Amino acid sequence: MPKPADKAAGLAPRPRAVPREIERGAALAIRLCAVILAATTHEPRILTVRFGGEEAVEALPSGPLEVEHRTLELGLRAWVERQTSQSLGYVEQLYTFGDRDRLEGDGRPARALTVAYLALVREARPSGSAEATWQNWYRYFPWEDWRDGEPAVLAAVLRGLAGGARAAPGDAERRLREERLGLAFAVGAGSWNEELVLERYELLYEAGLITERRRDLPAAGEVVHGPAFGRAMAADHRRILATAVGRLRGKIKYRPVVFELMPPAFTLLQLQRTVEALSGVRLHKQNFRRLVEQQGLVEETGELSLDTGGRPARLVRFRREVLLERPAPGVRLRAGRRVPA
Amino acid sequence: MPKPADKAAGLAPRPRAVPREIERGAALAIRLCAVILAATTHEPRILTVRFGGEEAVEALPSGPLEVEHRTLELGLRAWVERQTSQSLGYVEQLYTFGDRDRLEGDGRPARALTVAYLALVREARPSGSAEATWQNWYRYFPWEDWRDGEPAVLAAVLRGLAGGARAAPGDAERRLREERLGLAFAVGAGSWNEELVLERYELLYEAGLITERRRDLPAAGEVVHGPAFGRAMAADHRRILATAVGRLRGKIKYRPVVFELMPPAFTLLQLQRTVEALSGVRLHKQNFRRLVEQQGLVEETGELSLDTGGRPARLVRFRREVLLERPAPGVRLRAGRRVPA
DNA sequence: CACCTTATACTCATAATCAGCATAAGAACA
DNA sequence: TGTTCTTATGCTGATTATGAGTATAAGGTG
Repeated sequence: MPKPADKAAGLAPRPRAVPREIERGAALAIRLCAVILAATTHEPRILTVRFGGEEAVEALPSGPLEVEHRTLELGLRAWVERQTSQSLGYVEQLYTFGDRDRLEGDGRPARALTVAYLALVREARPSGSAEATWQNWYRYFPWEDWRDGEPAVLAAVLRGLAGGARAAPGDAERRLREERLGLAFAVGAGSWNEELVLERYELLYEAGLITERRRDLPAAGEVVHGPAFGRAMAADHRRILATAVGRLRGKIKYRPVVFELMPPAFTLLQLQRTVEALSGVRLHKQNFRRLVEQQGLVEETGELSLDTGGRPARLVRFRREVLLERPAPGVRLRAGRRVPA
Repeated sequence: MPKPADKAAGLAPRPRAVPREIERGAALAIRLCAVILAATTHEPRILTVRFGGEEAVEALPSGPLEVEHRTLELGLRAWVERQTSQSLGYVEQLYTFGDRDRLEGDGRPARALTVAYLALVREARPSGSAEATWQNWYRYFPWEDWRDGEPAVLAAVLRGLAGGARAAPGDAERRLREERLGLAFAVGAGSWNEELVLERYELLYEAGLITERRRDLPAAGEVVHGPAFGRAMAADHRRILATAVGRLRGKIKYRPVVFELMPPAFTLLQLQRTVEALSGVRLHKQNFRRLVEQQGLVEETGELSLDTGGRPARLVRFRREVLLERPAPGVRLRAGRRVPA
């Protein structure tokens, strides 16, 4: 229905795209946060900073959005460069976190809106203003590394989770939690789904098995004792990291993003080891090469690598043209591709 | 390296998780924005609002984040409910837009941080405070509907784009643009990839073939004349919509999200028509049913639908258990599954 | 040289996919 | 009361992808 009264003021040269009513609202600072991943010598790595010296906990490179930043991504790049001297190549937006009940560093609850990004880089020699170091990301999620069979912590994790599920308030809530548990950890039927990194982290968090939960929400009722799993990070950075790892594990299957982590020339086994490091599972060697080659993901360099320990391997490089040919080029690794270590 | 001077103040009971230095930064208002999709009678629909009466352009439901909102998603739900009386079921975060050079409604450049969400709903009877109406989303992207063969506008769109590509500054820039064009519109080799909605929209936008570009960036050099394609929306809402449609088109393939749009019981053809409406392509009927049935996505209700026009069809319902069984249940539609209309 | 290593080629059974044809079961209409 | 339209559903045969092997090649080391 037309509302002619609206035109009374008649000042704007063209109709307002956004009404005045939605322009008010709480103003707050925005934080930009980077999960910077690499893979060197078969280990998945993440770039962390420590602002407060040795005793401080590890954090992701991050900083506030400033007026000079033309785009969010440029602001992020500036902060990372400043804090770690690492320049970023591939960058994609990950998620925006903004729950009000998150705790600030000094303990008071506050809204902090964090726009998190995922970055993939090749090299790994940080030396910024903050103390920046590369860490194997399975330090934070030891239950996620299945490359050498079932991880050692898993049994203890599952014991802790089972206790938490039993203690759930209400019958429906208990059944729901058990279902989530079965899905995320493949207890009962189903097999391990390597993409559910965030789901698993959140289950542990809710069950009080994560240090951050005890640290940031001490007043949250049922304080759980017993072990807490994985190394803690600052604020909710471990949750952000879990989001990033899950996203990456999904993405390598349908986009050729692994190559952002590889050197210009590499062997097929190096590529396989990298994929395995990221996904946390072992792959069948012959089928992996067939997949990579018949998809046209790589091309010959003509050179050989002699430091294989056995027969020399062909060195290949990423074939950029595949982006134009295939709709979803990636390193698919279906469920149940596990191979004994 | 430890910095003992840091502990001088000694007020915080535990080490600060986030250093003080990153707490300053520009404060600004956050906008929450919802792309609400439905599918009724074989048409893909989106819920739009008009704040300024008839002559105003269509907009997505949106409003500022307020202090009362405990989470971003709850804030979004509150705004949508207020503006459209539509309560949301399935909601997922889409993307956070925050370029500084976006224009506000009154013409001055400003930073507006918009957290956009994708929502899928079943019913479609809006009556909120703003004038809310359902629209077929192909009004905004007429080149995206390939259900009845090549869309009529496509030839004109490609003519316009080809002109823009020729006019690109520099040789490398021109080649890059041509490559993007070939990828997004399947000119030359390759076939139509229905997920590249955003890529196509941005190509048109950059080529000046989109009303918003001429409206919001009048000073941006080469003003293009000639046709502008698709219906315009407020601010950058059409870009947000393109992001949402692309995301949904990808997601239906590996997650059972279509069922969020279906009534409790439906026929297999209704399901197929919905998938086709979303993806914009026709599917092979027999293979579609086999896929859906052998994946265990649906189960019998025992009832029949008589209003098919032909032989009555079985009514089925979504089988929730599939979420526990399959790692990636979804309605896969590989490339080249096209069928003449 | 035997024997370790890793690389690479090839095979084979099974499962999924693509594109059809054939038949079933209702409504509309002569 | 057929005839003809519609849509639903069952089934087949060719092709391709996947999973899990075996066999052989080609470098090292003792």
